[in-house]
Amino acid sequence: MTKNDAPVGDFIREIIEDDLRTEKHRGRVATRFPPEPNGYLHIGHAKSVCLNFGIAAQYGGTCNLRLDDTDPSGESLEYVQSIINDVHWLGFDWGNRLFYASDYFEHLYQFAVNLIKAGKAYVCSLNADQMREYRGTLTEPGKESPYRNRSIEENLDLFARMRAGEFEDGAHVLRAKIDMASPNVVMRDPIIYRIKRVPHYRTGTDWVIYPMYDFAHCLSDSLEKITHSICTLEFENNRPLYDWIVGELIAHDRPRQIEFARLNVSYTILSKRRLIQLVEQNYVTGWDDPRMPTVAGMRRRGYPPEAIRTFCAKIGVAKKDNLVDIALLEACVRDDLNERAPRVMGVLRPLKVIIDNYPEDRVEEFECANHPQNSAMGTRKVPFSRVIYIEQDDFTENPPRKYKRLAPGKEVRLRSSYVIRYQGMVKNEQTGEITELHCTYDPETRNGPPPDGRKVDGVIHWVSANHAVPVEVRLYDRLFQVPDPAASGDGFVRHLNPHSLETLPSCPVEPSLRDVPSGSPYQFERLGYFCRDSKGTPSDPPVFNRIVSLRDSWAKIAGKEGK
RNA sequence: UGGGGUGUCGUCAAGCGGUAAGACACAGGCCUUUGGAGCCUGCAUUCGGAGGUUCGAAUCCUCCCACCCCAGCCA
Repeated sequence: MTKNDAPVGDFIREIIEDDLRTEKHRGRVATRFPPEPNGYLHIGHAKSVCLNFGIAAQYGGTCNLRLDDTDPSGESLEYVQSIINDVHWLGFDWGNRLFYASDYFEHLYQFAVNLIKAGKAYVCSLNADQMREYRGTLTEPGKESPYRNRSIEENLDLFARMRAGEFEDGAHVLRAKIDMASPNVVMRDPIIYRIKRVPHYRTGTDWVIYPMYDFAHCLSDSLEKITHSICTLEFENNRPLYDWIVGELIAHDRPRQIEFARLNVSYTILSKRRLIQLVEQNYVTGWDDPRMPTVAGMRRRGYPPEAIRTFCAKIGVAKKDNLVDIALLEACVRDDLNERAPRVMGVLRPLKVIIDNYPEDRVEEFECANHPQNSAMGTRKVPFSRVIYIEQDDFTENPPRKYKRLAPGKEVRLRSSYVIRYQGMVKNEQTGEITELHCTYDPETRNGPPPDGRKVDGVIHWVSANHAVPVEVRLYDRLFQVPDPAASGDGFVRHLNPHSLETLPSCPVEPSLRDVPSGSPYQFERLGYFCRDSKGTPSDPPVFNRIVSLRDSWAKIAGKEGK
């Protein structure tokens, strides 16, 4: 952990500290991160990962990684592997404590048998529709199932035959015998086992009955001797059931469930179901599309795990519904990258500049600092010659007020190089487009300010045309155009930002970028942070993803001036 | 019109009866060979509302209001 993700106090840590003080779990702290392997992890999961693993680390406890795989439909090994990979990448380790709820199937079955023997569970043969009717409504109590008072022997027999595969899906379920009149619908004889003839990615066809979440989760926690079972708010209604099951079946070391508010982030969506939709309907290129809020997407985009951890620490943990500004995530990423990313130069939208008074065959190499505030990051050589590219944005015929870049009659500093002065431009007669600029350089400005004391305000980046490496650049923007796309329910796709990806097929960048590894971040000066994409084929020109832009205060000024 | 939760700055979020932290965002300024970074300053007389208790309330009590979750053989 770094200084930035030092956990701050929150209500969960308060509870834990209380429990530690009162020796409630004999000084133990054991948490778990329990994803279901039916999708990729996203930034919301990252919050939970940081919480659970962070707490374990902070209090000298343990945190298990447990795959909550009790519903084989939709679960797969691919998801398991992505989860393992993502949690590791985020910076956490579970030692030898990788568990699967499916490993407990036999044990859970025995628990269910015990519940039946205690007269606390029964096999119910109502069909799904009937079940719904008998359940009552939010304001009306339910009715007891006609099968509620089957004998223990009959229940035992039926349950064994359910396991043995004698019945079709839906023919019977096992229910806890609690209270059909409970004001909490969860407690109205909840189903704890159902028949599901779907092969499981781990247990194959060994089982045709699978435990429900409410039954499996609390008992898995108990088997793992979890002390604090941290989950999200929507399970608050399930806590009485959690406590009931544990109360019936577990004598010692009962875990305690604590709920916190799940994370929401503006301009994106964090529902697994909807993320799946984006992937399956090809709104994005996959789970690891750099625009996705998935851990895999953020990794490919170039977000450092440290930045994600810092973000998770900064948003805090509470019980209030929230919509965290994505600008905070971006700020964390910039903050981290500002310190670690070496500076380089690349031009996104090139404008050719010919330096008329610079000898045609001459090439100079400038020793450029890799980081202006950190000399330990060293220097690199950047070639300079008579023809260079600058950013189209860095020249204008009619400069607005406060414009500090190149314009007719003006001069500007080429970063780490000379001051150049505008001399003329060449336009395409047909389109009016400026095709090249002619400038002169001031040889006296190589290592410092002009000796005559004149001020040169603007500094722009550039790349020597002859030495440039052409790369593809992908500029990413927010996935959605509205702050809270989830508020539109299933219509959220209509808010997708059509400009969330802009591809620039051939951008000149400095030669030091020719063979950089994928994933390591660079700051393209004055533009943003970029990293080479991990998916390109070696024969193609390299692809660079924009991780996040630099703060652009000129855009703000220009915006205001324009109004 | 049942039950369970939550309401403090634009957004997160501290605060736990002694007189509203911090972060992001925003607005000014300084500095700068990145209009980056850094630095400085400003930004809730008020805590969903109304009453009450108290010398003193965001914190305690009462009532009210708003929002979220629950009627999958999903998790």
